[in-house]
Amino acid sequence: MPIEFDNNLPIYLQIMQYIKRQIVTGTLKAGDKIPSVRELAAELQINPNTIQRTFQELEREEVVETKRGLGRYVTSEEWKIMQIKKEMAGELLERFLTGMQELGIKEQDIVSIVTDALAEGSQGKGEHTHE
Amino acid sequence: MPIEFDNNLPIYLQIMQYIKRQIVTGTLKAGDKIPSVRELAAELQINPNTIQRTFQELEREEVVETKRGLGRYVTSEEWKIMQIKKEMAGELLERFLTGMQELGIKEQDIVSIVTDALAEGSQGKGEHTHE
Amino acid sequence: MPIEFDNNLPIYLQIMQYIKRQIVTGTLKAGDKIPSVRELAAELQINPNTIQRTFQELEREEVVETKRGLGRYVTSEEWKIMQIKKEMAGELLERFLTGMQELGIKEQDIVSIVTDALAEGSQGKGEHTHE
Amino acid sequence: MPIEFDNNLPIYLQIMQYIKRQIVTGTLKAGDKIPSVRELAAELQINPNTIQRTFQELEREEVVETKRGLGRYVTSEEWKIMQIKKEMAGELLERFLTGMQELGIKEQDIVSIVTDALAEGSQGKGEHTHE
DNA sequence: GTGGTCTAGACCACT
DNA sequence: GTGGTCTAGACCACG
Repeated sequence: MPIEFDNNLPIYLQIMQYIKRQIVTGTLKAGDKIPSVRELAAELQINPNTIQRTFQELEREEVVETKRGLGRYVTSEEWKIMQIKKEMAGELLERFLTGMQELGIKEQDIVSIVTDALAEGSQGKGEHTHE
Repeated sequence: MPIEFDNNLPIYLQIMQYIKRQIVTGTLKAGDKIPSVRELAAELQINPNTIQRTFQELEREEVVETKRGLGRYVTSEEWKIMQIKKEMAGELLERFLTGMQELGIKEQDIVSIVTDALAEGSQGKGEHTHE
Repeated sequence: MPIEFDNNLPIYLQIMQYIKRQIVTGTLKAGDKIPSVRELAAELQINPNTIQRTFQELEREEVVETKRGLGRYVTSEEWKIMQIKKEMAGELLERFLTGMQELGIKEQDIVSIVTDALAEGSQGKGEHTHE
Repeated sequence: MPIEFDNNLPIYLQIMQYIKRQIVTGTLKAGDKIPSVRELAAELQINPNTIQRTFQELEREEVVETKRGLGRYVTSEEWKIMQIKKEMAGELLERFLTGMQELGIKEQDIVSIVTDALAEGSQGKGEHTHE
């Protein structure tokens, strides 16, 4: 299941997010083995160099760890995963709030915009009550 | 008052956002003349070509219109400005919500995260209740 | 009745075409007096310098002639007007045909495209027989 | 085979047309790789920045797509190419017909002018009936 | 190797 | 004065 790539963002970052998302949502669990560079490269139809870089970055962030000769594994420290999740959520929140405030939107309006959007979205797709 | 530039994003995009923000928040109003390429270049200490590019993009988005030999002006169509504001807010919201959902965060939690952050933030600034 | 200006083309050229069109279609006849720079500038809301340039060019093309102290007049030589009309039509035709051939459209198709477009256009606007 | 440049039109636009023509006439096919900025710059003896701009515009029109680090490719969507061809032909036609009508030329005359011009032109090239 | 951005400095046409 | 284009040369990130 290859990813849809957005040409604006570097591919290696997109794959990073893809893997982090899998970890954070539990698709990949703490201590799990992750695919080898070659495997993932073949699966995603991507140059192995790019995958290599992805893993380097993930290691720098201590999300994955290499066991020499055995392969790469998701970090086994659960708290680390939680921390990553919080960081990612924090960044999203930060960007959203500062953005909205730069647009001069009032705090109360921000809340209602969010709730409205969620209310709308949680109804079925293509089944609007009033367009 | 020169802008703080973030090295990750192209300068011309940052200036674009800066100007769009001014328009959307009313600092620049519909029909106002905007600074000439050379003026803004001098003020921001940026090469005129870069400013030129900024303005070209703004024009393509119909945020700004050129009157030959006279200079550039904020679009005189108020509705266009409102539309832009909505677009910008919509994008922010979209990115935020899809991001949070990809992290596997439940809708109700999203709302409380937002309200909490706003509650915190509005105290903050020089008026700590408990640090 | 001010003209709608297209920002891509120099204003003075647009006014030139405007006047030539009037001459060629008989709205302005051979020998007619044409408005003064100041008049036309006021009427079209345009900088007099621009009008001045328009007239200079028209004079260079011998479409109008200046009588010192009296004003400017459409050339009194009818054949000249016919010639201009032919030139303008010729240019249009030339640009059209070379353009179509560069697109690789066959000659027979060009004819049918033109006849079709005219047939369509000559019916009432907004009253298509089959969309 | 360098292009002949017309000094009135910006070079980057002329190269755009040149490439679009190649695509529309099938010289460049859907999905084909197009020359790199540096290659084309060298071949046409043009500054790479100018070529860069050409390609940016083509991309904005979705005629061409960039694959990061790999190069640029003609859009792989055939229908897109057909659409572009129709647009280009439509613009030519539009400009021609409105121009002729502004000159006060009757519809029937327009058709005969076109057919005559084509008849003339198609003899010419090496096959004169009577010179 | 690819494209993307930026600077510096120049020339031009338009109003 | 205004914007628009072009050149020359440089640096960077990506694959």
